[in-house]
Amino acid sequence: MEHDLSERKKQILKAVIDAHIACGEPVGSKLLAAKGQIALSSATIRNELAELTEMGYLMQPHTSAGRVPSEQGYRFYVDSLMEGYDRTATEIRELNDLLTQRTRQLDRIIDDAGRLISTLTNYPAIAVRSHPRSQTVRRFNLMLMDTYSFLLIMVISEANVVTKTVRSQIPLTEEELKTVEQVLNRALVGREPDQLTLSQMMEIEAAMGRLGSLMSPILKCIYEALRADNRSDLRVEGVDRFLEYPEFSSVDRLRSMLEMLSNKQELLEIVEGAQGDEVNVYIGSENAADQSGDSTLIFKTIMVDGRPIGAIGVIGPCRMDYSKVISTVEQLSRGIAGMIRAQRMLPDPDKKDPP
Amino acid sequence: MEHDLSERKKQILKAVIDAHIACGEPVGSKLLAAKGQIALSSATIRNELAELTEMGYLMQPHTSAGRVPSEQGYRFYVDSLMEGYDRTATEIRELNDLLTQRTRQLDRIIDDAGRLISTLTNYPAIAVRSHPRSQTVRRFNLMLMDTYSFLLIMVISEANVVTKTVRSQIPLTEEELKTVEQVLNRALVGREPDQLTLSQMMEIEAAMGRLGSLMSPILKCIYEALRADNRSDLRVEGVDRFLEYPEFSSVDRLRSMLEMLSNKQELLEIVEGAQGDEVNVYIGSENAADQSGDSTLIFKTIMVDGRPIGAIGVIGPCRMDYSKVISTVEQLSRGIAGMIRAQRMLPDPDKKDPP
DNA sequence: AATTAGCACTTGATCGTGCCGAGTGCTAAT
DNA sequence: ATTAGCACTCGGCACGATCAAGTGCTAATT
Repeated sequence: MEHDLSERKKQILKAVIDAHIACGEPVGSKLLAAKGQIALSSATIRNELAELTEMGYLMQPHTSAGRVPSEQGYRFYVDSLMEGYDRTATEIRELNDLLTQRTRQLDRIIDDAGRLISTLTNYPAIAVRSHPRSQTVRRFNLMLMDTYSFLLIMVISEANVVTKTVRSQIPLTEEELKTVEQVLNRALVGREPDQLTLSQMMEIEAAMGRLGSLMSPILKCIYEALRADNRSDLRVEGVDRFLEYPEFSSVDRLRSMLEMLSNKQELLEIVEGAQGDEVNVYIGSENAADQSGDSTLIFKTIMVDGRPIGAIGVIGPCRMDYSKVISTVEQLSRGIAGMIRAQRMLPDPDKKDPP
Repeated sequence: MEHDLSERKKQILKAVIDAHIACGEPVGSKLLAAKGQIALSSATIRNELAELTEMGYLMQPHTSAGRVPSEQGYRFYVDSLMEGYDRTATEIRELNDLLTQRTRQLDRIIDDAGRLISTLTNYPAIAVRSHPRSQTVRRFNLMLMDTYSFLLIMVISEANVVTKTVRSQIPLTEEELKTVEQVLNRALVGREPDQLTLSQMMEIEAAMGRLGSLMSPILKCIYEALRADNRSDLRVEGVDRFLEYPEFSSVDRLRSMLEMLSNKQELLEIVEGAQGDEVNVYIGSENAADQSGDSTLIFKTIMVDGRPIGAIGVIGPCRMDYSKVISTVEQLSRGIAGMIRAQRMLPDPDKKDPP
């Protein structure tokens, strides 16, 4: 675990992992010697490989096979060995395309980001829209639709406005509705649903006068709006990409992957349980959602003004193009955060989008 | 193709298909004779099977295997042979649970319906939200957020209200905003975006007075709101269920299934191209989305007031529990239609939900 | 002392072989 | 018209031989 690897060992380890990431097969000493990366004979490399195996960085599927990185090996690679990734021009353009479309709903942005990241990395992607910690309605607005129904508009946040149609048993007028609107704004703005007591509800009902009977359906709507938006949502994009990787070409592996992805609850818990500022990389058994321990989960929480609003990431084999994926996830999540900040119309000049 | 099947042949064909649907393996004469369904010896059954095979209703995977229904066989089964399905009490409860939750957004309803139908049938499900033919804003409402921004609320239909935040370069007052609101409601309600000419836009800008500069961002929002909602959306739920069926246990089959499901465009075209009043059953090669011709697509459009608003269905192997799936799709789509009708608060007493 | 060449050994993958059983088609008997 | 019986076909599976890749070890080399 400690950094007790000689420079040469690191070089060889990196070469093994790079090669394995590229081709997916166990890599042997001969191949490494031939590639020219390392100026040593295969025999010497063999000795080093044996030691790296001893130390737990590599594994042999069987006695006469090449070496494959172990979890520990991947971990070390990700932490210390990996180089940055150079994005191609096309990729940059696609990223920008997404990020310049400003006037879109949060759901759609995150959804599209999932799709995009799946395309860019060629792995199945997950996109999560988190529930905010505690939510309240910032402002109510009522709009008469016809004599017996009105639209209840609830501004929860800049990017999140919920509307519901409410039907009344008794005829409505504009003026009465205005009164109700004022009552709601005075009594319920900034209130969490579980802070509301029965006596308060009675007061509200009284204040609403002739339209007191509307209180109950309205409160129900509010409760549902806050609740509905409270439910986190996880989407999976591009499962079919699993099939491109030989490690999942066995039906059993595939099954365990698909089962993991359909177990959205657990994935959500993992994603929401992670702290936000870093790209999270769970290799093999570190990825608790996957029983088989043969997959890697990479994701990053999207932070806006210090609060998590969602997350995007990918799932793939342990043999993953880590540098590319990590930098893509990093960049895209930052881009989305910036985009959402920009979409909030309140100007906040002291905050700048990260590059 | 004609109904030139003797009663006995029909009976045997039905027995073969039922058995095959139940167990998934080719069924032989012996099995049928043993099952007691048919009071004939295996030899006689063999002769009938041979004729049914001749006629194209059955197939033999190889010389010494039992028979498997052909597409034509399934088609005949679905059209003439199949019995109705008796829903269990639990299933009825689940259906009702979904259908009694009234105050939810269209998107979520259809989404959940997809999930539910996938659970009930145990096949992967598709859920489509269709775009309406032509859309217009029914009503505009502006809400001041702060001095430099306001909320633009567009009522497109009862179940579809879009909100966007618009930022202004110049300070805003409540009164000016009311004026703009009136201008919008007078000039743009019921207008399709491509009916709007430049000269009309100029008039609007003039009518908006000091806030004329807001016209362009507002129009952009309107355009996007109508457009965004115009995009049909197809979701797939429960892909992992493919793995439960032996016909998809080969990776290649699985690949073609997943590829089909990720080709949302084509699926959408099929679903939106179908007429609405019936459950559509595309067996094998009839399902154009699937190159392999080894899957069946069953779906039904959800009609509300004569217009399609979406669709739900399932995808599975040709060997499918047709009667169960068809009745589930049927029932659920009707239920959803009824639910949405109920959600539209405008009372329409002359229409009743189908049972 | 470190590196390299050479060689015997291990082991999964591949391919051909033969056996088994399920199911058929046909013929002859009922 | 139905059924019993029988020879035949063909996929699936287990077994075994062969192959190639890659190793670990020892002895030679720098």
